Amino acid sequence: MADVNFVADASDPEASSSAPPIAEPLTREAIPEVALIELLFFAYRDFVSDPDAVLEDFGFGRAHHRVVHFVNRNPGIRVADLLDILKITKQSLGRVLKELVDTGFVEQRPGPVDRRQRLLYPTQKGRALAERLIEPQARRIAAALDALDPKERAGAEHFLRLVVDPADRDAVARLTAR
Amino acid sequence: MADVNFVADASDPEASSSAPPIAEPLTREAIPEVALIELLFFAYRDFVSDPDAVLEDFGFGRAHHRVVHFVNRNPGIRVADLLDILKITKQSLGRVLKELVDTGFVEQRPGPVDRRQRLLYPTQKGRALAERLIEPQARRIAAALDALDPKERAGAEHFLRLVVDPADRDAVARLTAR
DNA sequence: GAAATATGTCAATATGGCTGACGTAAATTT
DNA sequence: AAATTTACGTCAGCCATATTGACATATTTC
Repeated sequence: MADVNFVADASDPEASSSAPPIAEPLTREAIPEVALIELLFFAYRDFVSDPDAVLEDFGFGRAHHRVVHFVNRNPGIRVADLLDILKITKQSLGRVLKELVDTGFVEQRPGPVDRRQRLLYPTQKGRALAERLIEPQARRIAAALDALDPKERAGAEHFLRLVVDPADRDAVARLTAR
Repeated sequence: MADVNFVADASDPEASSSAPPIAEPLTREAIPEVALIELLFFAYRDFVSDPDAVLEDFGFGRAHHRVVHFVNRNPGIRVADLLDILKITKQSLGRVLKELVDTGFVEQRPGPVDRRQRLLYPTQKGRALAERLIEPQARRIAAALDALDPKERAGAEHFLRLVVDPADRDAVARLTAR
């Protein structure tokens, strides 16, 4: 006689009392892209954690990092353009930007031609912070590129550009060109 | 006579009253890796926004997405292993997981050999949700891969694997193998 | 039997997003 | 010149997701 008790069995969870859960994994047989989907998650997860130690020293978070980075990459950027890069609301940006201005990492200047604008510039302090934040990330990326041949490197860059929304690709190309 | 007023000048912000901000951008002359750093940001930004519409229909957030995804990819996963993938604390996972269990997307079963464990399985509902969430992402990745030749595709995958922390690469390789 | 392990839970807190409403100054349109 | 639009800021409240720290429980291991 078979075991009448409900003995749990990892290979056969349907044997238990209630409605059967699923034991078979979603695999790349069904979704061939799943490995790259997860690699993007894992790569990004580790990549963004690099600057955390530096940020903690300054009492800043990852939102501050993003603002400091793009202001340093685009001195004189308009608030609206920064919002478009980050894809957040002005209220969300507001707090973070105010802190960076108050602590002297970012400076605001009225636009010379359109004085409604408040153009954002890094201070010397802000530039130094941006350089400290990018350093571990650059090291990580450089180490990865070192292991690739030129064709593979081109593939990596090309792939990432194609993952970006088509509507934003030109803007991204311009931002990353300098 | 030169203009004695403080006329702002985008090309020369030092001309203004206070300490000079920096007008020169951080460029890839100084940091060659900066384009790839930003591409990782832009690609991830758009990539994770794909499932948002679906999530909203269910009243879930991105944290739920991550849990549903990895439980479907690894039915019977231990809580500790899921935490290791997500790199968050058990308290953070707790609420999200509880909601998914309460609403019938994930099921917990005691480990058959070690009954302290609560192994996580997707329900039929959970599997269906995972498939709906991955669909737009798979489409995006497939479209990108379509435009690459095999060597470039290998480069993209290889690059992402190398961006992962060395200590986690084996685990990531195992997770993405099936 | 004691210790270690796997997990859960309670509580407080921080961060970073959001919506909506309203205000102000400057530029543009009529 | 008045009206409208634009660029930006701010106030207020809310939500999602993360954190640390402490403690509880069941189970396994030594």
